Amino acid sequence: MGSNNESRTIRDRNARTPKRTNGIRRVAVILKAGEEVIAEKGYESATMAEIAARSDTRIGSLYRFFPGKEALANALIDRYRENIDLAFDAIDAEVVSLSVQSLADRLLGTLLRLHPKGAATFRLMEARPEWSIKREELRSVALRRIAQTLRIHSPRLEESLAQDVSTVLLLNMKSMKAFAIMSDRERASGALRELHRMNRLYLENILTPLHPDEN
Amino acid sequence: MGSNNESRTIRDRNARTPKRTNGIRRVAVILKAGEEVIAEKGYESATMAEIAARSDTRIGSLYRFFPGKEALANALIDRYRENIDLAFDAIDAEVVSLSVQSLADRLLGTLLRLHPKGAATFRLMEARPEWSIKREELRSVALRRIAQTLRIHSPRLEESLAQDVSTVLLLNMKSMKAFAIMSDRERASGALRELHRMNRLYLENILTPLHPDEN
Amino acid sequence: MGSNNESRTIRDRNARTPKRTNGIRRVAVILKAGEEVIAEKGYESATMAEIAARSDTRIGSLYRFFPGKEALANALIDRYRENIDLAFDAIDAEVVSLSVQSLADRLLGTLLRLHPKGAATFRLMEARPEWSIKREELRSVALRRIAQTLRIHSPRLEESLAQDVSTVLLLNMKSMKAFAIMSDRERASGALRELHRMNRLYLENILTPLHPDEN
Amino acid sequence: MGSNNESRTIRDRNARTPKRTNGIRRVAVILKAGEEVIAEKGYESATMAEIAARSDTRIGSLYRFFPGKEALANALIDRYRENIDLAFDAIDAEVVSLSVQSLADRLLGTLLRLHPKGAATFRLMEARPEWSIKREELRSVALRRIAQTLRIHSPRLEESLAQDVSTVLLLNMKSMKAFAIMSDRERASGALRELHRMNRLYLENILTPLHPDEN
DNA sequence: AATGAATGAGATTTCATTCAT
DNA sequence: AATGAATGAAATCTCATTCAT
Repeated sequence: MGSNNESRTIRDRNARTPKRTNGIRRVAVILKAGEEVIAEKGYESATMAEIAARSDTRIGSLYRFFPGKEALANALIDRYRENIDLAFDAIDAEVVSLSVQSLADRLLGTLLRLHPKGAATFRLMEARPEWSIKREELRSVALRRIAQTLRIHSPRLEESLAQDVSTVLLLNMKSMKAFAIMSDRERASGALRELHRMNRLYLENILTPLHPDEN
Repeated sequence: MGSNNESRTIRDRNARTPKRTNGIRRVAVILKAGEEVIAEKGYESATMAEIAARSDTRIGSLYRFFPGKEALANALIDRYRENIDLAFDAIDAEVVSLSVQSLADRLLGTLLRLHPKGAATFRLMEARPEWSIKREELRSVALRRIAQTLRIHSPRLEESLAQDVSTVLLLNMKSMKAFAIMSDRERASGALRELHRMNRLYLENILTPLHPDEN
Repeated sequence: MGSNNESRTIRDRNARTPKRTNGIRRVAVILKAGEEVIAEKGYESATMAEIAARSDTRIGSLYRFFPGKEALANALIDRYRENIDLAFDAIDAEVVSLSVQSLADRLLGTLLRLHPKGAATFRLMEARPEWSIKREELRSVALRRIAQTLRIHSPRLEESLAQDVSTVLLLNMKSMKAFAIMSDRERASGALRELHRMNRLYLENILTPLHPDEN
Repeated sequence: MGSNNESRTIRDRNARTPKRTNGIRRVAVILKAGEEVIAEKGYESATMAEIAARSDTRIGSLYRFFPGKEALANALIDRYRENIDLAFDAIDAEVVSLSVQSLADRLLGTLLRLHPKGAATFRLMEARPEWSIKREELRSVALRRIAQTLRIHSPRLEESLAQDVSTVLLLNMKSMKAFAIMSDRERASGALRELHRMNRLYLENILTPLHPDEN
């Protein structure tokens, strides 16, 4: 068992490195499949078997990478959190150069842009009461990031008001995402225009008094 | 020539209408229990056994009145639709005497007021893709009623604008309901204030130009 | 309770007689419905509820007339036996005047003619092992009657041969009934002709030697 | 653009093909048990639990290979069809050397010889109206094979006559099988002799004129 | 390491039959 | 006497997870 170590090490190093790459790729493929299936059917109705099939993984292998359905779910939620952070990093990088209206629009579309990757996460958080904690965490991250973005843009905005405003903006961002699910494409464009209008109206009402010279 | 009566043979998948007082009470109790359990756990995780237990019904009796989990779900959805109509009837009865701000606030709270009776319905409509039809129906009823209310209040409001505005108001109403689920009571009051502010701001922006003499 | 006996007796005699007639009619209607449903779905799949519905009877009333599913089944079997006897009575009434060929054809069609009333019976006897006794009884009645008919027609036919021949004739009669179920009407006529041919061929081969003067 | 793979999502309602030796043995054992139980009790009364118990399989394993009662039934029917073909292959291999009488006897016993493996199939086809399609298929296979055998034996037999004759022979073959179920062993031997006699008589009547030199 | 067979607790649903009103 | 509500044992089927090969 230990006598042919050398030859094996050489062979294995060549063999295993691609296998590890495979492992990383495999995890990504499984997550994608899990995302799809859970987004379509919800957590309870999604089966490990279908996720395995859709990612072209054998069920036994799936359990090697994710030791349970919950583990897979948690991985999806975590990944979504990271995506949120990345999205706000991008906004913050240019926020100082944005007008209030542009900022309003930019924020409004943020969750929508994340949507396909987030759909599963939302269904997950409905599923288990225990996960309402995760939901609060996620919500809390989003609120913090929105408030932070607002204060980067308008440093004179009071901290506590920034938090309350963030709550409302988050609701609008979710409303925006809700449009994505709607099928009625005809009425969608008018509704979209109105949602943008309201969102701008509100953010202007909050931020403009803080920028007197911009008038 | 044959004596086949097809309609008799086909099993009715809807809830049975009870014909005795006992049955009527039973149905009400079951609906209440179903509402609770589904609101708590979601459709898939809610079990007929628990609904039976919580309504102090034997499983066989439950199936007498609701010949399947779906039948129970449909009954809950239907009942919610009726509640929506009743709520708007109440608003419409006094809408002419309401200021724009009062109207904004009144609408905003409508779904929230329906909430305990509607919580299950929302979880139901997430559950099954087939039920997106029911979802659209419900949504469509709500939109129609909001638009109707707006035009009773402001007859000069254009029909097509009324529809677009309704879409946004409905989103706000749902956002309001989302507060009910949140646990973070501390921040809730400030957020609530902001949501009201935005909603009023928006509705005034829409309706005030139509009432020039009210200025 | 016993004081108004007289007036009741008079009233009841008028009232009850139609009710009894109703009872007889009701039993007939239920039997018909039971026959249909069992013939279509088989004993296990037939439900008392459907039989009640199809006979426009309330389930509680159904159980007044037939105190169980088995009781209903037994009644159907018994009625079928009576029908067999009636059918053979009719044949026997004219058997002496029949040629061998006519007798062959007459017998062949007997079960077929009984078919709609017998279909349920056959499904019943498949259903429960306990009912194979009933099956044997029925079979035995049929065999006895066929043998009897043969010996009325050809008294010189030996008793034991008559029994063996009856067994084969009964098979042919059942084969004939099997045609009724077949859907392939095109090929049916040729097949029918062949079955008749075989049946005649056989019965002539048995009976003709016993009627030397008829040649 | 979407990555939905429909074929993967749709659940396969047929029996799964096992890929390990253990699985293959298991499937065979389950089929045998299913055959027995269904033959004894009929489709509706046979329970998956009993089939599992009789094949010493846990219920979950049973459902792994046969994802439903119907799947098991279909597998049994399919296997029976294969057996029919094998049986006729055997007859056809020696049919040219058979006398008419031998051929008659050989055919007559064919279904009987298949019997224990076919008993379940016949009960299955009574069970569900939907399966009358399968019944017709099976019937059609049998008829085709009988006709083919006849024409191998007597090439001068007309095609259309061959088909009609096959229908009758098939009836006789089924009659023969019906004897197997009968318990009355005493009378069976005489009846058996008569059935053989009729069957020979008939086939001679059909085929002999086509072989004038054999007289 | 990869695979797929095994497991069984638990969910939904059915229906003959009884019985109170 | 007529009705339909109540009952619960029993059947079908699902699926996350483990483990032997």
